[in-house]
Amino acid sequence: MITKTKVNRKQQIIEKATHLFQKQGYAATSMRDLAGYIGIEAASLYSHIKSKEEILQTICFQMANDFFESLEKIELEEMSADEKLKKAVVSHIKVLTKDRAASAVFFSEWRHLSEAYLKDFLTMRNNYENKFVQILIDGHKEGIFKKMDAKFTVLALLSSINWMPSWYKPEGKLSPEDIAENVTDVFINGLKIRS
Amino acid sequence: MITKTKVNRKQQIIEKATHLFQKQGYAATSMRDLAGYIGIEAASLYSHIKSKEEILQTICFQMANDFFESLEKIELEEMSADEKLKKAVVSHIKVLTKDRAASAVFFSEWRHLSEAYLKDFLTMRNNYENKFVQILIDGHKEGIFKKMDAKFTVLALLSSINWMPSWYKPEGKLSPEDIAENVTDVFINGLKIRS
DNA sequence: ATTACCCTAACGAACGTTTGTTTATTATAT
DNA sequence: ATATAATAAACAAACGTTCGTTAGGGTAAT
Repeated sequence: MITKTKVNRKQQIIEKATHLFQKQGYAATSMRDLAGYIGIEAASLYSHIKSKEEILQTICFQMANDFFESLEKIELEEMSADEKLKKAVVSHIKVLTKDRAASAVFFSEWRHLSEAYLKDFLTMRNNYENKFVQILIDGHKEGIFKKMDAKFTVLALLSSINWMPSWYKPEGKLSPEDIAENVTDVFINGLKIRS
Repeated sequence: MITKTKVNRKQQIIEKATHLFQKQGYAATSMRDLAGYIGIEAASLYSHIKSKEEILQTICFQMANDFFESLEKIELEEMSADEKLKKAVVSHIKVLTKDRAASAVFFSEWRHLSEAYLKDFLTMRNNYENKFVQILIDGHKEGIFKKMDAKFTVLALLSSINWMPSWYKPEGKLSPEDIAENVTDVFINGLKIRS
């Protein structure tokens, strides 16, 4: 009965900002837009956040952490490369679809981070991609996957998935699991020797 | 000796703007940024263009036309669906790599078009995607391609290609043709029954 | 039970700067 | 001499952010 409606203003600001950043882009969203969308004055935002960029930082690095954590769990398990790739894709898509707005912002607004944060962000992204690269290389060594440019293939794979948030409609017929099934089927059966 | 350095100021403005829009985004690029990058004053831009948005419109609809024209040539030819898909992808990638900066702007800045232009843009994009969808459906009828959600597969395919401009380096080892070969190999051999 | 104090969250007003664009004027090239 | 292209100066509007203040509620001392 003490605190009920006030879950957390800061969190509400970030959630509302996420939706506006997705719809209009970070640079094209003003603090007055955001404040009006919440129902307060622009100045009031600064009782809860330090700056506009802090909001973007929170969104981007929260997503980055989610992606990393979900992948690291899979890395430890013992299984064949094609199974591992499939699990990695499923986990990636699960993170992606849990908050589609945040994912969209994560993938297309990160470049507006200031330099110090940008550097960290790109390092993390590269590390993440390389975990996928390693799965493909292992799969090739195991004789499961064709010879290929692993980095190139990973970028193609992740690209085809990452832009789902911009067109995926949850009320549509495909569940996250269906999507993962579809994508990995196309990619894995295209990568496997013979089949 | 008549007109030499002045190839066309308007075209130069659009080219320079393309590079800035790619690097910083449309909303985060000011007319003073653009003017300084060219070496003139911001006011001087308006001797050649009507508005900032006109630049974006020119970039977006020029690219859209290029994509359409290249695909329409292929549509008329008679060949099997997998051949046709491959040719369509190659042609798509050729347009894409001809001007990587313009492509990047085309794919991520179109949402800043004003409503009237936005509507046209989305209609064109949807028509373009549907041409690919039709190829997949035909391929299924011919018994070449698996049963699948054709629209979903097209979006995945185009996504994996369309974001190449953001990471593709022309000085790298892969030519546009190599890329088309790689992408279509992964997709087609994953879509084909048996193989 | 009242007073005094502090804290949080919100406010209106204003800060200095930057935005896209217009105007009136000057320089350049044909 | 005429048309074209560049300019400096200025415009209103919007930008992110800071300011001083206020209202309300809790806490502690009287």
